[in-house]
Amino acid sequence: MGIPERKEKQKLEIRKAILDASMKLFVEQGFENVSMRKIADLIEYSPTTVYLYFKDKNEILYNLHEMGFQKMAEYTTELWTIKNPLVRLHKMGEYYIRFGLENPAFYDLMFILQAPMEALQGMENCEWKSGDQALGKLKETLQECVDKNLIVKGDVDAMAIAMWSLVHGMVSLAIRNRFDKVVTGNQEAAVLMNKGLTWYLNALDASGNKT
Amino acid sequence: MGIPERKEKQKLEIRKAILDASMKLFVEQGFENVSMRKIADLIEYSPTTVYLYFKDKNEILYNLHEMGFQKMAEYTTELWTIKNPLVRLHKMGEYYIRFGLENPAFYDLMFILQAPMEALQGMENCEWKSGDQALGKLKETLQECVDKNLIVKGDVDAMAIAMWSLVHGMVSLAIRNRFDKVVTGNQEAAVLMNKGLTWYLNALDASGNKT
DNA sequence: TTGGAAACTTAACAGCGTTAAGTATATTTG
DNA sequence: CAAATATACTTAACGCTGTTAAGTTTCCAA
Repeated sequence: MGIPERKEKQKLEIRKAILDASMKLFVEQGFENVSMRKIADLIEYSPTTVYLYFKDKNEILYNLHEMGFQKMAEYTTELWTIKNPLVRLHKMGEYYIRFGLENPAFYDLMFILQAPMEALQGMENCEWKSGDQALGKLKETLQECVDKNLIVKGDVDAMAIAMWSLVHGMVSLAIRNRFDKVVTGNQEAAVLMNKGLTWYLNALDASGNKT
Repeated sequence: MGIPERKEKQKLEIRKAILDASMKLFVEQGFENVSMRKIADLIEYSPTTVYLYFKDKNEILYNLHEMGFQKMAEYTTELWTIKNPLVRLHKMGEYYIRFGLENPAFYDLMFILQAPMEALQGMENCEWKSGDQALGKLKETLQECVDKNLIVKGDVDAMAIAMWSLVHGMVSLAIRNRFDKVVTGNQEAAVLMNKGLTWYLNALDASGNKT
């Protein structure tokens, strides 16, 4: 029977159409314009039809958040060619910040908004795979740095949390406009962030080249 | 003429009633239940009356955000008795994290949500006074650390951004549930955060006591 | 051809922030 | 004191939001 297969395929096509429409709205009109009705308009179905393919809006946003991680991966591909783990760590931070500042809407979805995490509850396999994977890469690099005595030692889990928090803090404060009125005069926020990152990593440097 | 004065006083009283009601909703029912209609219900006026005392909802949220800073000040009072700036810096971080984790709704309003910053635009004196002041204290402490050769030197503005971002990153990732599925097993997130902070500050220590 | 399942729509609920227009209630003026 | 004006407040509505229940159309198999 080839008919159930074709049916299944069509179902997937509509699912894809919904996600494409969501993405289009998200990219072209911003997060606040991604609504069930607007998605339905774009795919030329009634609003309630969307609910036959996705449990709720959170599930759609979860999928967009996954696409954000894909986009992020584009920023970080060349990292894995870097041999020196400390240099890689530094670049990791730089690229993370760059991704966040250049894709604030995606960043929001990935690391700030509750929606994708709420979708994660209420899923059978409710691990945060994307986040886990990214953090894993960070931990690996940190472990390498520790193994090669390149940085001050510590609990790798705690180090990873700190490192991630540092760059996430920078990006999230920036895109939520907490630096606007506060970062003094002539220095651009992005410059200051990278300076801060450099200072931090320099301090971590176990070789003791403190300037 | 004492009548205009009494009028003025009444106006302020209603303003206060609105803010009290907002706060009540905020504290007892959470941010998502602070709505113009519910505020109006509580003060027993019609929803539109609220607009005679506040330009819009953002302006109300701005005021709540200010109260958040007051509450935060309660957590940090004893900091200013600490003589050693490096110890003070460490405690600053700890108290910041503690405040954030114990008051996630306030923290949201103060450092994550756009609403208060949008209210700030559209004000005559559109400085972010509270944020500026808090960051100022951090910079002072960092400057003291630098002056006394307690930490690795650097651009104080960049150092402040980094330090703030570290703790903000931790709190915001935690309260937006990014640690839930990712922070491994038995170690509690809060413990890991403080470990991370300690590791960070230990690395900054200029005395070279790297463990 | 008919019965039933699957796909889709209509209508509605209950909420949201906000505005325009209308109605009371004071206060000031003639 | 009465009329005019200014102030305070309300009613009704607009245009959204996510979501559900019930009804309709379309398709496929017996």
